Amino acid sequence: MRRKSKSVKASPAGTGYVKSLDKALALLERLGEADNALTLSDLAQRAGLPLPTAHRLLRTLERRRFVHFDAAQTLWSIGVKTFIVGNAFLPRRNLIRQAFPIMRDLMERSGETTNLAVEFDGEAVFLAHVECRDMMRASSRPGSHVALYCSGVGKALLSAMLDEEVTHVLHQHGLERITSNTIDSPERMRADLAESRLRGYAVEEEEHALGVRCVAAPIFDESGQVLAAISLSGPTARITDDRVPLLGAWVTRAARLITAEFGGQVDERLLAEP
Amino acid sequence: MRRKSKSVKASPAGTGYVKSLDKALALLERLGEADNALTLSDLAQRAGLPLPTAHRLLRTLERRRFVHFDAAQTLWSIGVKTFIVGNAFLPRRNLIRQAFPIMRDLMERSGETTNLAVEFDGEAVFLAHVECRDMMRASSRPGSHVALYCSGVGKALLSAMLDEEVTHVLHQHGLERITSNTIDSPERMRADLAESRLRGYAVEEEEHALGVRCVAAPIFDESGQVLAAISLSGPTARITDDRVPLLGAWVTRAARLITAEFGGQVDERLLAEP
DNA sequence: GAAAGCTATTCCATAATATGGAAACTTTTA
DNA sequence: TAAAAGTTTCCATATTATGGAATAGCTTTC
Repeated sequence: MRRKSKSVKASPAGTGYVKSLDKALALLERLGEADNALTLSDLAQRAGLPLPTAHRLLRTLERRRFVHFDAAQTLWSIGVKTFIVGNAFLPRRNLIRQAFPIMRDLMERSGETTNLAVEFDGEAVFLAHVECRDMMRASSRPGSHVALYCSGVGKALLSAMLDEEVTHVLHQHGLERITSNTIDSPERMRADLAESRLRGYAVEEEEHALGVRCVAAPIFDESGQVLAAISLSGPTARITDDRVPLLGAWVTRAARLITAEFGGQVDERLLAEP
Repeated sequence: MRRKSKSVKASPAGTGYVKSLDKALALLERLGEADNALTLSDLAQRAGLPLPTAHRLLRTLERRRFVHFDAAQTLWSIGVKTFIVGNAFLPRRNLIRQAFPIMRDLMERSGETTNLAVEFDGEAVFLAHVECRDMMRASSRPGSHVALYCSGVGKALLSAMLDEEVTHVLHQHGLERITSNTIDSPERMRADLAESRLRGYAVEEEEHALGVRCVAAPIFDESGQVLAAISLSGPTARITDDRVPLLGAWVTRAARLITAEFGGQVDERLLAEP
């Protein structure tokens, strides 16, 4: 082509993939990220494509209704077909299967046991775990359940619920004191959840069993609803104060990866406040 | 190209659209229609493409996660990215946010599954649902589609269209008989729609699947155009004759609430006749 | 265990097709 | 009404998609 005729390195070979399709996919991605319909020039700019190229690709996408063109306002947006085809992903997704490799990574990296749990009927139910190799470990059998207010996964789930839902759950089951560290007042619980929300992860400080500490983060579905939570838990002897921020960052990252893998996104309402 | 060198008509001009992209979109469509993952050869066959071509396009789609390749079984399926981008379908986003709480209320009150659908290309496309807690329930996956003439949401949408539009749609797709209850004559359909218009809601009596009954009402935009429809559907065992008027009233009320929430109003032409 | 029968990949010469600068057109703004 | 901004069409050019044939990988059959 004209603009880069002197390409010295001969390029890393354009073999094996279709450039024009790739450009079209970039357009779809940009269109999906935008929160309203876009003009041609705006969209072409975002995708880094020349106008005529973007236009031609969009027309091709429009023929099959993968994008929608509002002729009155000359605005482009995602079409029904993309919605229809995309939803064929639903029946094939499986939380445990998607989460597993990421949980294993997390365990290898941290050396602590990883747990996956969902909320059910006001409690946290464990779905799966990847156990650490250390002899001393905190183990939660899949299928077992804990109260939300005194467990890491539980507090991560609560931290991702709307206030009304939290109130409902806290009323449903009271805040019974289990260890000397259990949070047993609604006010302190709300403060703790607000803090978790800011940090991105929840910390449980021997609130369920003495000697066991836990960091946990929520996983979301496509509508921004909380779907599950993962945690790292282990003896206080190993999960020391100074390790908590790092473990917290790792568990948060893993939760984000699972969310992405699952096709989820975070509810904006939970991110709002500073 | 080699295979059809004698093309007499010089072809209807390949101008203005991108062939390779169009082939890739065909692959996505076929993949979306399939109800399980497909092998390369199967998929290429369905899309009418040579193997190497299909393979190259799929690899390009996979790079950006629009399709997923299961290396262990060499099977292709829709990827997360298509799901994520598809969920940015605008009508869905705005409508759903407004409709969701009302749909949840409606489900709680009635104990039956609530569906939200829009008309597209002569069919009803489901955007969202709130499933009831009962084990026995009629479920329509978001993104799936049904004919208008034999579904509750479809008949609600039709009942809110102008006569010419109804005629157009009924011609586009015929009135194929699906169950013994399917309405298969235009006259009976028109009578049924007139009745629905008077009542304010449509009733579907096992016209799509035996054992499933449904009541549905239309939602309007600010210009009085029908925008969507919501329905309550469930087994005939629960949705009995005597419950229909009450459920109908509820679904109509919910549709009005969503219409109001959305800033819409009813087209007067639909209210005119007594 | 070799052979047959698959399907999935890679290769590559070929020309069909995507490309984008420039020009024409349309709508909005000053 | 002129100018500006954005959209759409045109078209010569060579980049890039193409698919037949060959190869590799894998499973079944005798």
